[in-house]
Order: sequence, then structure tokens, then C-alpha cells
Amino acid sequence: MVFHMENYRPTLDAAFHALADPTRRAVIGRLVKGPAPVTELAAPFGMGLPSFMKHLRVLEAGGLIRTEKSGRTRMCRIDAGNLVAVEAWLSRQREQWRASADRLATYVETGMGNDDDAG
Amino acid sequence: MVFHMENYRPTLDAAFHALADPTRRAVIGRLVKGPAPVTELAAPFGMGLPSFMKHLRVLEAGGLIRTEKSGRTRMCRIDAGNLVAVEAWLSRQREQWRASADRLATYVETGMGNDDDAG
DNA sequence: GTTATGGTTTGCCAAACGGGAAACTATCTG
DNA sequence: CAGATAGTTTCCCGTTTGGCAAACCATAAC
Repeated sequence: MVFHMENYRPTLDAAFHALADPTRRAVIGRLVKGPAPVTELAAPFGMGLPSFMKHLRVLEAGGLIRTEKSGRTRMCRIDAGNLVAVEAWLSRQREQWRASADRLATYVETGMGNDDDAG
Repeated sequence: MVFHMENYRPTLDAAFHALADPTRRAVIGRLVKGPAPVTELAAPFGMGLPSFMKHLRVLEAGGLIRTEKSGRTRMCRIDAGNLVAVEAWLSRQREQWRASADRLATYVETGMGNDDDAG
């Protein structure tokens, strides 16, 4: 089944960008196990809070996490929906690639091509 | 000078970074349908060849495509293995998240406490 | 062997990125 | 109220990104 790419494509830039950094992926790797406040999240990474907060904002802009402040602490948790959306884009590409590989195999076997352009 | 590409492991950093750009994702979207030479690939994007080649190099550095020059043309094709590797990372995170969500649900259901949902 | 074609190299630029320091706000806690 | 704690804001700095133009190979094609 084909997803409506237009609905999430604008966030793909931000989402992939957010994932293109080891600190941010590690934050994801931590948050998939459960929510955590900023300072606890930041502890393993040798950097100041301001720098770390930038990473959090990038992750939030990428729709990969949600954060909510209550009192003086900010709770961070996964936004799984968008993680899945990113995964779906990749899955689509892999599927398309597989289909093309199959089509090529058919072409080679029968000497005939099929020019399907669903994309 | 010969580089030993077999020993070069593209990192997730480079792969995600490569995907964090609409031009490069479009190139992937084109290449999953089959190989193409540089100029044909570049045609849909309103930019000069030098700029476009940078994108190709980023994609190659991310291990998402392979390119091979024969004569004066350079053929580009998908490196599906690494696409799948990236997908696998995401899949692991989603699975871990689901497991944690399930664990939390069980924890809540069995009435053993809930100190997580205070906000 | 000259010319067109496909790609490459070099240099340039503005903007964004990833980090830091310092000063600041807001909320517990004693 | 006086700290201490948890984040936040602001400014700074070197590097990377993503685009351009122009000159430059290298290989077809005539």
C-alpha cells in the first residue's frame, strides 16, 4: 500500500538530519527504553547543557522526540510515529529496488521489458 | 593510488547525512529503479554538474550508491546493502521502543505502580 | 585531428552546524 | 529568604554544507 509521501516528506529532511549525528542517535537509543529528563539524558555525553539542548531541539524539529516541561524539569520521550515514517520511506525504496531487480531478471530471462513508472 | 573500498565501512553518520537532503533522496528514488549515468541523473535538478557531483560523492560516502566509470561516462547504482543497514538500525529502535511500551503496559496493568505518567 | 560530450578540478561564497563560556530565569529545598 | 538545581538565552568561533562559475581533462564522434 502506498503512503501519502507528501504528508511526511517535509519532515524527512529534518528527521534524517537529526539522525545523522551519533549523540542524537544515542539519545534515541536511550529514549526508546523510556522517558528521561534533560540532565539525566545529557550525563553520558561530555558536553555542556546548552550544546546538548541544541541536539534535543534538532531531534524535536525532526519529529523524533517530544519534550514537555513540568516544574523546572523537561521530560523527553520518543515520538515513535515519525521514526516509523522515516523507516517507511526507506522500506519503500528497498521495495522499489527489489521490484526493479526482479524486473531486470525477467527482462534478462524473456528478452522483454516493462516500463512501469509508479513512483 | 588504489583505495581498498572493501575495508571502508560507511558509518551511520554518513548514511543518514546523505539521506538528509531532498536532492539526494530523489537520486535514491531514481536509482532504485535502475542504474543511470551522471548527466541523466542530474537532469531533473536545476543545478550545475559540479554541485550535483558533490551530492553523488556524499551518497557514495554514505555507502548508499556505488559509481563506476567506463569510458567518459560514470554509471551510478544503488548500494542496497547499506540502505538495509540503515533501515535495520531504525527497526531495532522501533522494536526496542515497542518492547519498552509493552513492558510499561504490563507494569501498569499488574498494579505495581506508575511513576512515569505524572504530567 | 578537431570538435562535441561527459565529467572533474579549483576557487569562491553565504548559511548552517556543533561546540564552548557566561549570564540569566525559574523552581525546588532548607 | 538563601541556596541549590534544572534549564535557558545570548554571543562567539572554527568547520562543513551546498550552491555557483570557470577552466580543465579525457573520450567519443566526425
